[in-house]
Amino acid sequence: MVHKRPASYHTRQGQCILDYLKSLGGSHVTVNQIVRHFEDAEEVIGQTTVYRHLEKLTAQGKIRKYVLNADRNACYQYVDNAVNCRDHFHLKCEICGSLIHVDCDFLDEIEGHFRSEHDFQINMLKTVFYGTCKQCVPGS
Amino acid sequence: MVHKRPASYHTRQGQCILDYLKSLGGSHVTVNQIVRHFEDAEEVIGQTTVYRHLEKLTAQGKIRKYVLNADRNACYQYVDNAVNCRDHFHLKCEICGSLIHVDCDFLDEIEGHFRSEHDFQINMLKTVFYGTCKQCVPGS
DNA sequence: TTGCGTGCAAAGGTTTTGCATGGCA
DNA sequence: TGCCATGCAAAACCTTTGCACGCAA
Repeated sequence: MVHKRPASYHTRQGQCILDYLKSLGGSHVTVNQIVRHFEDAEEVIGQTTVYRHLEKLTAQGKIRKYVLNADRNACYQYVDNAVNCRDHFHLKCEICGSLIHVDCDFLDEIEGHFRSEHDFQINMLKTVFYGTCKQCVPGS
Repeated sequence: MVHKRPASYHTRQGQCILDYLKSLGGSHVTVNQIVRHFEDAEEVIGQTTVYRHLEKLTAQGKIRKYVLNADRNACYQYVDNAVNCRDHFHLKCEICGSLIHVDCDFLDEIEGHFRSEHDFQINMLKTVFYGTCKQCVPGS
């Protein structure tokens, strides 16, 4: 018989990283901040390991990766899986950094437009609309 | 009397870089592509010079700088002031990595929708639609 | 002549890779 | 026991900085 081999192992480091990202409740962190957090907590996790977990978690859709405007380094943010992110928009405020989930039928229009007019199949899981949210609009 | 000193000099390199960006008609290039272009054309322009001109042109608003998600390097694009008011979409293919630049009136609909329905001011310069382009759609 | 522009080399900072060892199942 | 995961060090990358020389005005 074929021996079933696991896709991945459960490790202390992987759990720590995911727990930490969850504990931040949606705010974003850089790789540097993550590494320093574990240094302060005296949990030894190499930065290579952090990078590799972040890449995996991003591919799984459990976290999101952002490259904010002027900075050259990436930011990562936990995404609550309780909500199905395929069915709605993500609006990211460039000022306060909050990620807004929006359920709206307009999604279908956008997907349809790009498919029929531009032969492009949008991946809404990955796509993020950047802009300014209500709270951060100047003069309001 | 105060001697008038020029804000900047006109140089061969600066002209070459601006001409090249203009010649691309709005599509995006990385610093690397610019440097290689001049290597191929046997115009010697150091990469430091390229960086410095791009910085200056960006500050002047003659070109735009983008830092796309997932990529670590910046892209630059010439902005024609005659057609400047017209923003555009970015479609990034997740498979082949190509960045497609689309001018389309549908932009106004999207901007209007988010503004009126969700109180969110979209920044189309930063927003990138991820997905699969025509060439990369499986089974076509 | 003045002082900005240029380009080489080196530094600075982030992310990836090679490889031997560690640890999960 | 079989592999994946880990982490150190080094490499790979992109961008910035220092400095002496070049060149526009």
